[in-house]
Amino acid sequence: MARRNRRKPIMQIGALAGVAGVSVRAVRYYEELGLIQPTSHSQGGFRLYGEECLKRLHVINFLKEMGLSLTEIRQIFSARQSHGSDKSAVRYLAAVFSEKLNLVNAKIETLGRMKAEIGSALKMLRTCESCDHKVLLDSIFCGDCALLESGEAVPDTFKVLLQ
Amino acid sequence: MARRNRRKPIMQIGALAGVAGVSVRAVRYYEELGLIQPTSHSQGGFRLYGEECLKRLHVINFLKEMGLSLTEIRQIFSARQSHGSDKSAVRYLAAVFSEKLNLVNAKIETLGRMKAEIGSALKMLRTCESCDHKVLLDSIFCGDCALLESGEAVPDTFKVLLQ
DNA sequence: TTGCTCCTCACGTCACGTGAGGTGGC
DNA sequence: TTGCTCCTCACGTCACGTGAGGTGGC
Repeated sequence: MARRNRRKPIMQIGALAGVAGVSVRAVRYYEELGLIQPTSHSQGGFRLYGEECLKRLHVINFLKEMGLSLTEIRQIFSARQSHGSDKSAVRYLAAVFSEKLNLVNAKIETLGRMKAEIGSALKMLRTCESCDHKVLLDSIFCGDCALLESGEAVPDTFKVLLQ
Repeated sequence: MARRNRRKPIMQIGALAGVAGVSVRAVRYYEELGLIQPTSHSQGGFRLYGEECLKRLHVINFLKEMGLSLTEIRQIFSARQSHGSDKSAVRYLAAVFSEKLNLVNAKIETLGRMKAEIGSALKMLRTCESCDHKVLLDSIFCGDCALLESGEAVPDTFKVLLQ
């Protein structure tokens, strides 16, 4: 019954959350879902965490960034128990990861297009900013403003803006 | 008081949503928030939409993809009325867009890193798949499996997986 | 004793999803 | 008359945020 807190650095929930870059509420929520468990508790009921918990949080953060839901993350963490053989667990993980890889690739592509469209919209807006035309917004983003280089079309997406 | 529905193609909410690629519920929700309004109503109370509404929905979709919340989108749509001068409205839009451009760039970067990490994790998993070692998952993703090319480190993020 | 952190409810938020029960319109 | 679409509540969901009211621990 002697104290045995001399093994590893022990943190309260605030410190853990701070280091991991998440909110205290998030940590408690992850606990509700069974994603993480305090290493121990203080006499007063405070949650106490060791290094492994910090690593767990990093993994959770990483998988979230990959686009996994907390439910999917829970499934990953229990992949071993829920699959008959280790081979089957590995296949499951490989399937999940390659699906997410496809999603990431798709996202990168759409963000690339997004970047170009925002860029051209910004160019138009900056031209408008230095333009004294009365038709400014009336002509929808200087669509027929003389100062706009000709040949530069108004993206269809923006024609509806500002009514 | 004569009927005047001979101007433009009129759609019911299901058709509109289908063409725009959103749910019927979403269209009604956008209406609640004041983002879109039916062109007219049928005698029985059905919402009827014209072409402008479809364009509106496309703009909403685009701005959402850019990372704008529905509240921010509403502010964009009312930028003109809420700003004293047109110049001020244009400056506001330029500010919003360039902020989102930064966010998009940041996202592209993190997704790039993500892609690399998932890729290397997948490579390891595929090696494990064709590996008969008993230590398979025990050694955490074949971390010390002889079949893994040496020099290929186990990403720290994955050391916690599968316990 | 003062301050700061922690605790447990429990309701709020965002962008819809999902029935329940009823009606329009071809 | 049958089927499909539409209507309005209204509660559910996901991943937490945000108090309320109370206690631990240096």
